[in-house]
Amino acid sequence: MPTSWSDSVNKAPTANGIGANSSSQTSTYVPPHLRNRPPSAALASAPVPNAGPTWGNDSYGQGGPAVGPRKDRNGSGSSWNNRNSSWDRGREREANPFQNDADAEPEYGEQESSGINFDAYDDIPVETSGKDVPPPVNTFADIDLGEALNINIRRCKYVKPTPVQRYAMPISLAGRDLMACAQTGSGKTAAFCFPIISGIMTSCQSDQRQSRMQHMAFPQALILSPTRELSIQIHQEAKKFSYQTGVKVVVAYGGSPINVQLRELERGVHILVATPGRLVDLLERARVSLQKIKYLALDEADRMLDMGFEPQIRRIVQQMDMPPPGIRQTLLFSATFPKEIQRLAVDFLSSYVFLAVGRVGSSTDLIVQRVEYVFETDKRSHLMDLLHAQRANGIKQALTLVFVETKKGADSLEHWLCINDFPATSIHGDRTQQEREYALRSFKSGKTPILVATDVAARGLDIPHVSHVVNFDLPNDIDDYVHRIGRTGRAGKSGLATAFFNEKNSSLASPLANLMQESNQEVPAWLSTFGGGGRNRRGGGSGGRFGGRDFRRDNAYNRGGQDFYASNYNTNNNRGYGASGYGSSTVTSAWD
DNA sequence: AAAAAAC
Repeated sequence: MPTSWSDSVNKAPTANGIGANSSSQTSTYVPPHLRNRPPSAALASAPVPNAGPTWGNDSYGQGGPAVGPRKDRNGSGSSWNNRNSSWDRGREREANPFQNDADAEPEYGEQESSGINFDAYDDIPVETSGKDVPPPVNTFADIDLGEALNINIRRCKYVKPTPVQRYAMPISLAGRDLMACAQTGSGKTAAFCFPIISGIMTSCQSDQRQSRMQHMAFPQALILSPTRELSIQIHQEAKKFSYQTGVKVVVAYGGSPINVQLRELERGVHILVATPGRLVDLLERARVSLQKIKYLALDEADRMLDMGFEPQIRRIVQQMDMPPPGIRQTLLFSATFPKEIQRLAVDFLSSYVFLAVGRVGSSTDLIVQRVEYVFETDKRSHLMDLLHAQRANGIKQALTLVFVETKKGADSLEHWLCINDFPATSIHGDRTQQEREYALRSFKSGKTPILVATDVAARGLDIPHVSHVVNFDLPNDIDDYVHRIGRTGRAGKSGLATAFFNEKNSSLASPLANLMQESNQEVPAWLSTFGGGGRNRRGGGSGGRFGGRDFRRDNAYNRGGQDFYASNYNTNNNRGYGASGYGSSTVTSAWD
């Protein structure tokens, strides 16, 4: 029985074959946060287990020239490389987003280079449903994204599309609406950014003139996310993808000076990344119009449509000047997608494709999950024990993310840790935006290797090297738990998630036990003595706890009403749906 | 009840 943090971590990973059994000539999965590193520096210093030709290999895909002569999609002789319009203005002073990547991340040593065996993806369970679903591609070269974008893909060291990209990109490029369940760590942002950028590049000449209305911006794509930091992260990614394509990406979020954002918007914007509140503000000031929107993407879509956000989203999407579904293209991405949220989402979609992409040995298999019974009053000393054990093991740069329920609780725990000689910082909604961003940087850099956070940090944030997530206070919703623990165990690395459980969490007992069981975790016997009373909104339904199932396939949905979905309905199950039954509650995963 | 999200 593992008694310490390091015991757990050491025995956990690789059992499922991920990262092991490399076949040397195949591609290696390159996790997002490693993709921009120079091929030589960090990697040459350490042995590379899956030493295939992929690291530092400039070609991508499964062969064929990376960037070939490209046919002009418009049929006209012109291309977006023509220098004749405002399209090109400002390209010279566009900062190189790839430049500082090497400095941005400190060295983390050998384990850095361990990759995930991409072969594991061959068995990935994928479900698509909807009418006439475009087939997946195998390489970036299989689709025509445009030369400038292809160059950036290479700069990002993306060798081969991840599963979600393989499926989502052709669907998006075909102009279809999409509801996709996918994991952030596997290239979700790119999956919706590439087709959007490509589409904007293709249409740019015809739609060139920025409006005559000087102070109104007319973005062609809108990407919404539930937190400021996630919007910032998406913006950073999107800027890399669109570098020197002429496609301008602007981010707008609250808590920082609006004038800066207004100025950016005035300089032209094709893709606007935003949080809902600030966007509403901009719309009310008539500084942004949505009438030119061709693409709408909701990241963490289930969060965006839950009770807290739904009114704002409806206002933005349905009550301003945005083109309706069928005219614009709508892309919804999330990991967890409860049926009731899927039902709401229908209002925003037109004849959409549903896509669920899992991967072999889902994230939760890489994460050792532990539940410990801890009285409310003992939580601090128990946390202290864990941290001391961690420190005793001398693990450098082991970042620990501690989730608490309330903002006040975050402040006081941070303070308590600091006075007890554990450098900690915190992030929550009562802190200033400056403080929030500083805290995140300080944590990422290892300067304060403990971050106490509310749910503001639960979703989407890609923080490399988080090796331990502590649910100091458990969330009420099992989905939130899944998102929280998904901050660790990323990129094929081991991770540990420790939960402090007591009577207050009774309602989570059974969904938590189920999730852990599905993830092949040891479930403590005492856990089943709780629960009973707790209702899990997904408990009775079919398909296990994972939201990755098209709710249109539920009989209940069609019962009574007209069976609008039955005809032309097609579902396409690719592998992994054997006797174990993907939809029959054996599925686990830390869909992110 | 809490958290997030505009000024």
